[in-house]
Amino acid sequence: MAYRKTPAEIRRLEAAREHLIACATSVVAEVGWSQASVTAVADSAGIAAGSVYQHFPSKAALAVEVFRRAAGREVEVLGEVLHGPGDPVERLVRGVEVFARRALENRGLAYALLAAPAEPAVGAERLDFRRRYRALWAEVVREGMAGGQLPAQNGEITAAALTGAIGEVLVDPLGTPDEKATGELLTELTATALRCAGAAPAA
Amino acid sequence: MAYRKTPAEIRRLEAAREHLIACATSVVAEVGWSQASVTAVADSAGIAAGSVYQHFPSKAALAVEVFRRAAGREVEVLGEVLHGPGDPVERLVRGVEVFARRALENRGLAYALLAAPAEPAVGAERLDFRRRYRALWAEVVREGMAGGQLPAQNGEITAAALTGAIGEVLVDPLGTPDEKATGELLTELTATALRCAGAAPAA
DNA sequence: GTCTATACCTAGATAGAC
DNA sequence: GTCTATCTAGGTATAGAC
Repeated sequence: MAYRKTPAEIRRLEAAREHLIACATSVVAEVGWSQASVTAVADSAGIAAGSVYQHFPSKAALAVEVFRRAAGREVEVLGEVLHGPGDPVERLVRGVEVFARRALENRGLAYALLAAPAEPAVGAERLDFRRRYRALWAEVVREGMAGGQLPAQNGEITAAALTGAIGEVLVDPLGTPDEKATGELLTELTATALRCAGAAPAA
Repeated sequence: MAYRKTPAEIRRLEAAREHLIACATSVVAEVGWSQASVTAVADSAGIAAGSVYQHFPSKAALAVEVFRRAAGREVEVLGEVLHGPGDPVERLVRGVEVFARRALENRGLAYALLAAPAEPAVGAERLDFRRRYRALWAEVVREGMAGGQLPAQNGEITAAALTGAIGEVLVDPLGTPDEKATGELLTELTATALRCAGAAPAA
């Protein structure tokens, strides 16, 4: 037994950990937090249940890591769009499209992030996640107000409405998400978002 | 042992059952579904855990009954307001106020109905509940479009945005809900709802 | 280091005493 | 009919073999 781990060992361990997180994410997206037992996750990763504890001190720690990774990606992507080029209203529209499209493409994960029953530790992360999301929307709304593209309003509530509307569409799995319906949905959703923020409908 | 239960016996049993439901509702509103164990509910009702099973075949059955009662009341109240007198836009505003005010007055229960982690049986009820809520909003929006007070739009999505916005405000318990803040919140919320439905801001 | 087997805990449900 | 005590299942976490 060497005093230090060799670089190869470290890489291998890190890879195993990443693999475990990826598999756990898939399981959560498919069956939800409540059904994602340590056994189910370990099976999915091809390891024994006990081996999970080589990488995480508890199930809750693994769940939180899974949530943070997935939520962080979403916030990052939305942030890039909303901080990108274009006037605030254009960015708002693109943001709604990106948010909704990503969610529709991976409904299971979106549901897990936004709404699925979860243990308290994950619930706390979710509150933070929703707060960050709302902060991003609110920021764009404020810019729009400052630039005169949007009327005076409470950006936080507009942000909540945007998050809520998209989430609500996802929670109820109505019918098959075919291409045409998705397109119409996005059109209507962006129109609603624009009205919600008080932008001219034909923007 | 009589062949039939006496009327007095029936009344007493019914009363005990109602009391149990009422206590369970309080417990759920206070600590959420996940913490509302059979023991906790029974304690709250002043009976033994085992006695719960004299009234309900399972914990899930009790939980579903609690949910249905509370959700039914909310849908009924909102329905009365939205089907009441006045033009569609006026009713929409009153509906938002009623929905939000009731939710803010009993945040625990509102959270339990809208978002709190719950077992699958309750989750299924919740989907139905949200669907009924959305149907009510959508109906008013359709009336507004038919009467020319509202522009053409997808009423379902507007309905989702309304439900989502109010729910979002509740999920995040920001600060103390004092009277002044509540008033401002309601003003902003109705303004957002009107914009969302495309009504003239000063309605 | 990873697996197997198991200990342990929580919470729902039941049976028999009173 | 209600309570006390108990049974059982499911799932987290650990200990020791390989």
